[in-house]
Amino acid sequence: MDPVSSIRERLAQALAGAGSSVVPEDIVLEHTADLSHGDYASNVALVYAKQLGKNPRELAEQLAAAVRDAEGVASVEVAGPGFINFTLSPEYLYEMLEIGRKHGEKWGSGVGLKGKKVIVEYTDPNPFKEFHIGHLVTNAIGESISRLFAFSGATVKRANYQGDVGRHVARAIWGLLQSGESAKDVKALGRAYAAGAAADVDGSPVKEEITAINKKVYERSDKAITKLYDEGRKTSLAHFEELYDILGTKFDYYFFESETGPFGKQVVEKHVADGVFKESEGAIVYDGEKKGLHTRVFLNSEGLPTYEAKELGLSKMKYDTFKYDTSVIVTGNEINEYFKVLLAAMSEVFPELAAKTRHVSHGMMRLQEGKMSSRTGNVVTGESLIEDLADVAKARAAESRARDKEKLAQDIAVAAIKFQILKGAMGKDIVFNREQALSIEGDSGPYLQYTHARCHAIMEKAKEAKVKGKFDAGAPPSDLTRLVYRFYETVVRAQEQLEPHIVANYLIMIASAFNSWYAKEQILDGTPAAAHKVAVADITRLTLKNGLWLLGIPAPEKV
RNA sequence: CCCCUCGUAGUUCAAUGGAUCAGAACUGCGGACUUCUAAGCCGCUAAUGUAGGUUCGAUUCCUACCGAGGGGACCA
Repeated sequence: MDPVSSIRERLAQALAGAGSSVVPEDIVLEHTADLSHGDYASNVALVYAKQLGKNPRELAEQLAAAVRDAEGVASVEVAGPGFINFTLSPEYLYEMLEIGRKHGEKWGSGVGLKGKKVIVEYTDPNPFKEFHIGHLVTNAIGESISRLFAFSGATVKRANYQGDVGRHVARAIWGLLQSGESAKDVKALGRAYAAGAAADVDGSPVKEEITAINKKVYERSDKAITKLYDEGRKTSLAHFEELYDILGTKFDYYFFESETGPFGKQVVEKHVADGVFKESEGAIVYDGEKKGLHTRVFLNSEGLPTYEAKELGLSKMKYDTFKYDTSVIVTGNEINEYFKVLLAAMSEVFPELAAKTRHVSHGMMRLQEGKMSSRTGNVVTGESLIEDLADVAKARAAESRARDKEKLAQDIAVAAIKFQILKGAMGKDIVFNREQALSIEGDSGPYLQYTHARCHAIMEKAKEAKVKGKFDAGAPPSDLTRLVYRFYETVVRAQEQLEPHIVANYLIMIASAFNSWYAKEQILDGTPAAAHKVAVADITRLTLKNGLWLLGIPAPEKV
């Protein structure tokens, strides 16, 4: 039995003896904030003291006495107002870490979600428009959440949902017709969209031209427009693939609005008769007021499906493709209110699917100069940001030990961007500070990569010196080893809360502890103690490697 | 006017209701090392929007106010 279960069980028994009944799972046992307080701490004495009419410290002492023989625990102490602190035995700690070293890339993974099928939808860029840094945010988060699920044993499918029809497409085509540029050129597409969007304003004759183009796109009635559409779509999608490759994402399924639209419309129409949706002012709406939300249009007065109808259809299309147990959808938080209405409608139309759906929304990435907009051209594209960062990294990469310096510069760029996105809790806006993003020092992705490479270098040197790593139970556990031990439990928490930043911050703690240790400790010192230190470096290396993988950040062996 | 988020050092972020230190990083100043990667290490200064409430204990939960962002039927 593991220490956590063992401690909980004994505490529950002891509490029962004292006159309070609790199930072991409800006992709070957490990692200590301060390692001087031990490895785990429980507040049960504080919680139940009043109910039992006892002094908290007194109760704590009484409970502590009953759990001293818990599995893997070396000492139990009462501290502060009545906390019970547990310190793991070196034998247990090192045994776990030794197992971890053997598990290699599996270190930190679990089987808690074995057999579960999860589909994660994210990124969702629109063909004919720029892939901007907002898409980078969704991509980084979605990819990390996918990996957290996979690491917990689930079967994960990645889905991308792209808007290949709609007014934005017509705008871009209008722009192409004006400029005469090729639809096979990604940059020309971006310019064409910006031109079309700028011209598409009330009162302008262009507005009607674009509406007409939009109609022709749907109907495929105009040969020239259809050709531009097909070429442009293909160009955009191919371009996105290049970016996914750099970002380390491989999608299993692609869904398009051209498919979800018609299907979503069917679904909505089918549920007008049973009263889920109703006609109002020429449109088909869902009355969200009855659930404390607001009413939203699902089919507009021209009979065209809105985002809500499409997303409704999409939920079923996904399920028909992959019988998921959980469907995670990652989007920006500006659609939070719509999504609540959508989920309310879904709970009536597809109740079993609504129950499996989890919406994860992230804050907007904003520039310090103001809101980004692809309409005005005030947009930072994903690729330009990666390129800028890679340029900065190149100078460093030039003097590195890596063989492929171009690749290294790119890996560093991806790490810098992704870490900036993933280090904060979800939901809050991410202020995009160019200078800070370009910085590769401090709490950053490159810092983690650097530390990982350092660990790797030690392992290579150890191999040359023929020193094999082995933990020595006689060596008092350092802060570093005690933190590394928490990896698995940290991953579980991040997965349950769908919060990659828990892993990101944990890794910074690990890297920081390692670097402090590294600075004052000679690892390959030629003494018998070297074996233990090599083992510590090795498990640190694996923790950083697997942790970076969870964040979707490349972990080169040499930087 | 209503609904939803969110207000933590100068800046960007932490803190599953906890522990007389609310942690980092960046910036600034100052150090150490003829040692395995100095993108590193060590030190100093600095913060919970305001007012109440619940609790043994509040950055965290509740109420009001102030401030920022998003939404409030045919774009997402």
